[in-house]
Amino acid sequence: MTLPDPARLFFVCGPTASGKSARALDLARELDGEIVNADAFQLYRKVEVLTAAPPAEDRKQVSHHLYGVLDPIQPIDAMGYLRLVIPKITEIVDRGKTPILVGGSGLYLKFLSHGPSPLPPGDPILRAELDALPLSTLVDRLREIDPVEAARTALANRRYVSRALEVCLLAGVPCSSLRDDWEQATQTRSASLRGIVLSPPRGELHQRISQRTRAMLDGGAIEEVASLGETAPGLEKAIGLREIRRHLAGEISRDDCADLIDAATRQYAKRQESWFRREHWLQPA
RNA sequence: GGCUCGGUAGCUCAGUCGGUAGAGCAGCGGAUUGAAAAUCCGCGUGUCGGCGGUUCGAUUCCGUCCCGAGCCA
Repeated sequence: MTLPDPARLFFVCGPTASGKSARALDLARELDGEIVNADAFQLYRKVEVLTAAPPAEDRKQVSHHLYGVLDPIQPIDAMGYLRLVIPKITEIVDRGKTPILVGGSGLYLKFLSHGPSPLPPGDPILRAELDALPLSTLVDRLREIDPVEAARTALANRRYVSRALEVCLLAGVPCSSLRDDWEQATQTRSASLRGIVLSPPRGELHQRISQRTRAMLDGGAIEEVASLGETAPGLEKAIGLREIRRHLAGEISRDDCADLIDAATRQYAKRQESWFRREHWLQPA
């Protein structure tokens, strides 16, 4: 898979509710661009309100791509996203337009901006096996197989330990060596990347999050969740889904539901800020 | 009006047989390369409701006042 020329792209990043969509519309006009989704959850249909996907008015003004293209049951990961987005970008560039990547899913954006790692894909069966073992066992095995990786992995984080071990087992070589190769390969890409990161003051962001939560609940998110059938495990993690289900089950009031969604969203926004702070190629906006 | 139980971190509460206090949640900071809206790590000074009293020392005991809940009138 060939990554697109970074100089032809423009990234609009930032935490949730920071105003990326509106900013992207302006940029699309300035740069003669088309908007491409870089948000893991807005890829799904039937949860447009819940995931705050751009409204129809926005989509009429500028071409929008990769919004609502997956059924709720379809699984997706960062590599799957890359497989969707690269052809779309190529198509837009061939048309002589600028793809404007808009989203807040740091890992997905990273795959696009810097390329996927050469690591083997996740294996559900192996994962299930590893999940059944205690963390201490996973840590011991990783230390044994790949001490270099073990030394730089957050060993309290089951996900990371498990993934590192998975890579070693599937690839048959130490995870650390594959990661080092990838680091080397991506050194040169940052220089030609273009993009901005929005970062409204915390108080303002929290206010926007709170307003958006109420608008979502008033605007059909509850009905969306009520009529949503089975979903992929990934989508199950969507902020608001669990809270609205609890409200529908009569466990919590609507106000409590809104407050819980607000808190979860604020925490997510904070993690996004941490992520983008490390992407030094992004210009503050 | 009388009695009882409460008032401790932004919230819910624990606790100190008298030596000025700590959990969960919230909040803040960080990590992050095929689960990522995920996952994980770090951060706890607050007139212990007010004012008096006893005491070397009171958030803790006593008195009184204020506030809340309940019961009795």
